[in-house]
Amino acid sequence: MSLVFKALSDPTRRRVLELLKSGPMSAGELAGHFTVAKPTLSAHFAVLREARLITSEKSGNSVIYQIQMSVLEEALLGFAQAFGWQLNASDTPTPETPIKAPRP
Amino acid sequence: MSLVFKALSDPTRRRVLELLKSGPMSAGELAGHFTVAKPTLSAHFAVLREARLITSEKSGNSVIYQIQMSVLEEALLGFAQAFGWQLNASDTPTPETPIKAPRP
DNA sequence: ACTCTATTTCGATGTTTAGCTAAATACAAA
DNA sequence: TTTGTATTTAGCTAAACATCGAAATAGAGT
Repeated sequence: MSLVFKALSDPTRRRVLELLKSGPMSAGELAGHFTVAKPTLSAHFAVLREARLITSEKSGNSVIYQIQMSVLEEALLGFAQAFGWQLNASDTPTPETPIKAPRP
Repeated sequence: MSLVFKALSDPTRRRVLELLKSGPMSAGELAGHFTVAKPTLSAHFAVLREARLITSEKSGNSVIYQIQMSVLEEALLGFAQAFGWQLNASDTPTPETPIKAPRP
C-alpha cells in the first residue's frame, strides 16, 4: 500500500494513470503529453511498475503500458475501509449518504 | 493532493491517522503506540500537519492532535472521481454496483 | 525560583528522489 | 547489415527525507 501511495504522490504519475485509464498506450505516446525528458518519464514508469499499478508489454519497437485498475482499487478500498468509507462505481445513482455530492 | 498522498505513503503516518480517527490524542499518547524515537514521530506529525491532515493544539504541557477528516475525504474523493469512483460513508446500505462487497 | 515532564528543534548521517545529458540497447525496415 | 526510431540504462547534481541522540523550550506543580 505504501508503494501505491508513494506512486500517487507525484502529479506526473497520477496523470500517467489517468491517461492510461482510457486504454493502453506506448511510452512514446505518453511522453507526448509531458514536457519532462523521456528518461525522467521512464523513471516514473518504473515507480508505477514497482507499485504494480501498470504493466508493460513490448510490441514491435515500442512498449505498451497498461493500467492495473484492480491494484488501484484494492489500495484505495483497503485504506478507505479503515476510515469507514466505501468505494463505488460512480455510474451508480446518487447513494443515500454521499460524503459529497459528486454531481454539480 | 500530492502532499496528502505523500503523507499516506508511510505506514507510521497512516497508523497515526487511524489512531486519531477514534478521537484527539496527545503526542505522548500517540508515541506510546510506536517504537520509533519521539523526534522521528514529531517529524511525521509535521508531514501530516503540512498536508493539513491533522491540526495541533496545546493543552497544558502536552500537544493534542486531531485528524481533519474533511481533508482526507477531499483528497481521496478528488482522486477517486478522476477514476470513476465514488466515496460513501460505509454505514450506507449496500450500494447497487459495489467494486467489492465490503461486508463479510 | 526550581524541577519535572512533554514536546520540539538542532545537528549529523545515510538514503532516496527528480531531473538532466549522453550513451547503450532493442527492434524494424530497407 | 546498416540505418533509424523508441526506450532504457548510466552517471551525475541538487534537493528532500528518515532517523537518531542531545540539547532547547514550554508549562505544571512544588
